[in-house]
Amino acid sequence: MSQAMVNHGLFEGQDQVPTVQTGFFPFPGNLSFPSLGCHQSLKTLSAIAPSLLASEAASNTANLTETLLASVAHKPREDLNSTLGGIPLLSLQRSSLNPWAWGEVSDCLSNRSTGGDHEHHLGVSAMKMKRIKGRRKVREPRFCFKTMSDVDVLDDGYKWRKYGQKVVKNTQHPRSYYRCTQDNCRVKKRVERLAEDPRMVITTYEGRHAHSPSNDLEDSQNPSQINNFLW
DNA sequence: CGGGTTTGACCAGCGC
DNA sequence: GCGCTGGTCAAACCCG
Repeated sequence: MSQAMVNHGLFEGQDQVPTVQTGFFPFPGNLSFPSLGCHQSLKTLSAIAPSLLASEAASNTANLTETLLASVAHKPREDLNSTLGGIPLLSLQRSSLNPWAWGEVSDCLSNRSTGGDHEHHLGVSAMKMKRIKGRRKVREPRFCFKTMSDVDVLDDGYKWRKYGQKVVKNTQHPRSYYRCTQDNCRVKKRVERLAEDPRMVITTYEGRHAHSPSNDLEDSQNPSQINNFLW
C-alpha cells in the first residue's frame, strides 16, 4: 500500500493552513515514502476512524482517502482532538485567519448539536459559506491537506481535468485548478506548493463526488454502503 | 480525432 | 469607484 505523509488535514479557511495537525494515512496513489511504515499509517487511521479498518472500505485503498475524510466529518470534535503517542492527529483550534466556525459546520451535518463554544473551533466537515451581501453564494464543502510529495497531483482514485493555473500572490509556485471529469460531478480541487517548503503540496478538495473513484470500476458497479459518504 | 493541458483574457468579490 | 486578486473560461496547442 502506498502512502503519503499528511501534516495537515483540515478544512480550508483562508490562505493559511492552521497549525498543529500531524498524522498519516494511506494514500491510494503512487506515492511512496519508505520511511513511513504501513503499520503507522493504519494505526493513525484507526485512531481517527476506528470503525474504518473493520469496514470493507479498508480493503479498498482507492476509497481510503475519501472514506477517512468522511469519517472525520462525522466524528465528534472531542475525538478528533485525540492524540496518538502524544502527537495530535487533528487540531480543531480555529485560526484567526479561518472564519469558518464549527457552527456553520453543524448546519450541514444531520442531527448534530455543537454546544455553546463552537465559535472557538475550526470546522472539519461539510460546510457552506454564505455570501452576506447580494445573491447568496453557497460554497461547496472543502477539505484541504498538506502532503510531502515530489508529484503535484496525488492519485486519489478520481480522474481530474485541469482547467486553469494561476500564480497567486506571495508564492513562487503556480496554483493549479482541476475538475472531476465525471459528467454529473462538480468536484474541484486546487493544488499548490507551499511557499516556505516547496516539498509540501497543498491539495484542496471542494465538493462531494457523486460517484466512486474512476479507477475502480467494480466499485462503481457495486457501490458499498460507505460510498454514500464519499465526496 | 478526441481528450487533456496551457495560457491570456475575463469576471466577480473585496478592501480601501 | 477603483484596483487588486482569485477563480474560471475558452481558444490554441499538444499528444497518443
